Amino acid sequence: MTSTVDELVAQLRDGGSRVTTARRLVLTALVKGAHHPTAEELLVAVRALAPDVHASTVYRNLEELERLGVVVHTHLGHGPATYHLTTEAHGHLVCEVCGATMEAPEDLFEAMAQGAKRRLGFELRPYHFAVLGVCADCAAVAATLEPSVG
Amino acid sequence: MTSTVDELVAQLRDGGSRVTTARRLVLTALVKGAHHPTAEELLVAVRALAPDVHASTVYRNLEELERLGVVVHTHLGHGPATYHLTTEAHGHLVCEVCGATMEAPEDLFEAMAQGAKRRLGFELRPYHFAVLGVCADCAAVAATLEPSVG
DNA sequence: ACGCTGTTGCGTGCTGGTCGCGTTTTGCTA
DNA sequence: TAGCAAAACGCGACCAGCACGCAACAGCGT
Repeated sequence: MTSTVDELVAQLRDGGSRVTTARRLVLTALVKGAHHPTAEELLVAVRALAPDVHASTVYRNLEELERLGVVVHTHLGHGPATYHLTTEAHGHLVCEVCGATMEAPEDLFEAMAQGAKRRLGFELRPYHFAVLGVCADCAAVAATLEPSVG
Repeated sequence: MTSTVDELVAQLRDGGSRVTTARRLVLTALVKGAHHPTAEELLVAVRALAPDVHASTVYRNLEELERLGVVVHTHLGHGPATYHLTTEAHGHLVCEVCGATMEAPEDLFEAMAQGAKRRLGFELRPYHFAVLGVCADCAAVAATLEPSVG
């Protein structure tokens, strides 16, 4: 399941795209880096090895990789988008209070997805935007501060 | 349930905020205008009656109204945020293909909310970001075009 | 090695939104 | 109804995140 850079590079070639240094470095950063990198963070990682890579190159590569189905981007909040490999696609729960991000168990969306499909004919793809809420820790703190408020 | 402008104005006063022409017009636009206005659309509506109102005034008013709990903003996709009165808060389903926006039935999130609460202690507030997917019409079209693809 | 064409670096531009400043307006008080 | 402090406003500058046009460069099939 964990893709290697070489496998992803092969996907690029299959899709008719060329394999460049910048592109390979973006993939490397996605495979080996942190879990929810922004374009900016990817740029930093790429520049660590190839200092002259331009920001727009990273944006264009991410766009191309997304078009090929190799990566997806997700919005976890109001900041910049975050990117992951498609093999790692998953839903996200983000705490509105402390900003903590957690991956949603796959089956969490299932009942909702089935309900939407049956009642509205709507096929859920709940990965693109995070679902906000309040995490356990922050809920506990809030309960302590204002125990009477529902 | 449908708030009048006067009731909302009263909420402003109760919150310690002053009531200005621009502010009243923003509220009027929210009450009487379309269902998911952007800040830009609200600005246009406000300017129809008060041409000199500045964009930043609308932004600041929306921020203040949100702080007072009178309005909330929601992200339906990649474009600008949309605003509604808190009394009209609801989840949204947005079609990735055609962009159609529908309000989610209230109970659609219930099973998921309960699951998140029980298993993760996470209190869902699924209103801030829309949940994407493919609407019935677009799913039907997609099925026609590529019937063999799962 | 050659050449076609995809890709890059760079600058510039755009959208959506924020901020600081000096002026106006609101709403309290008398 | 006038006076006053603070809130809100109009305005312009600015910022983040990202897209785009163009000339130079580089991947890769031959």
